[in-house]
Amino acid sequence: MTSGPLSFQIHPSSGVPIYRQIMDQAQALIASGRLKPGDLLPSVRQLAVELEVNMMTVSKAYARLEADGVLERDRGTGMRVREQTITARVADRQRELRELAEHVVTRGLQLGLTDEQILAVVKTLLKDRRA
Amino acid sequence: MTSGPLSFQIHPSSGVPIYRQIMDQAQALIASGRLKPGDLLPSVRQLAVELEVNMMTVSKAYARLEADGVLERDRGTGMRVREQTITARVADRQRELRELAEHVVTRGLQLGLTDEQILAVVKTLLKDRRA
DNA sequence: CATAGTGTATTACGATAGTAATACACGTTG
DNA sequence: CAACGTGTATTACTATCGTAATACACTATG
Repeated sequence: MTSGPLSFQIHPSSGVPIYRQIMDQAQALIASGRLKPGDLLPSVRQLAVELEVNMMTVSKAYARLEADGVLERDRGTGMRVREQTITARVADRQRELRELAEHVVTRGLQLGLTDEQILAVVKTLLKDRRA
Repeated sequence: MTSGPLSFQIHPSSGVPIYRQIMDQAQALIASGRLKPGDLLPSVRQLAVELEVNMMTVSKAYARLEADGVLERDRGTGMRVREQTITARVADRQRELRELAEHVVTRGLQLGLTDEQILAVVKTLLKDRRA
């Protein structure tokens, strides 16, 4: 089997915008290794038909992933997974994570959880990801 | 001094909705102890004038905080900080935190950070909050 | 060099979100 | 019990967002 048809699947009215669902799933495919640097993603038309969605919705997802540095456009060919070129220093990348983490901390404290209980949630998620 | 006028301050066009800025700042005042359980918040009219914003915008913030269990409405008097009555078990509260934490983990891994580097971000934020 | 395959710019439209103006219901207070 | 203080329901207006239909620019390929 040559990797199968890269199953994407969306939930039309989950409240989450379709283009964002596509973004998330593409990133998940990359994170899980089913899509490697250099690999081609399904064309906007192909995926649009498969998901019964407009081309532009897929295009929007791809364009954003390109802006995020996840994909690169190969003119006349399609969108490829980009080689991971992480240049920023660790501290800079951590800073980028801070705002997101603030929400977790705020909510966790509001729930009356201890520092350890909050950290445990994050640790568990990390373990699950590595597994 | 009887605690001062509870300085609220909003940034009108920061992209963040005004009612959400009010929510965040109220929660911050509570978290920092400048507002304690039983304390009265500024009336919607008073705060609306101070921030040069409509009453309903303030009311919306208060109403949401009430729905979140942070405030309680004291009819004819105003909105009070609620006594923290956490009933749910720790595990249940942790589960509620999971979805939020997922975003942090996803983004952190995407940034190529190690588990320890991700945890460090959260730990730092927790320390800052306790200080 | 024609064809068919890429992704995208433009435009439009419906739904939703944020804010506001106004009128209302209720409780405190003297 | 009257006046004033709470917060809120209703309504409306505006901006933005998400999606789509269409036409376009570009490139691989045979």
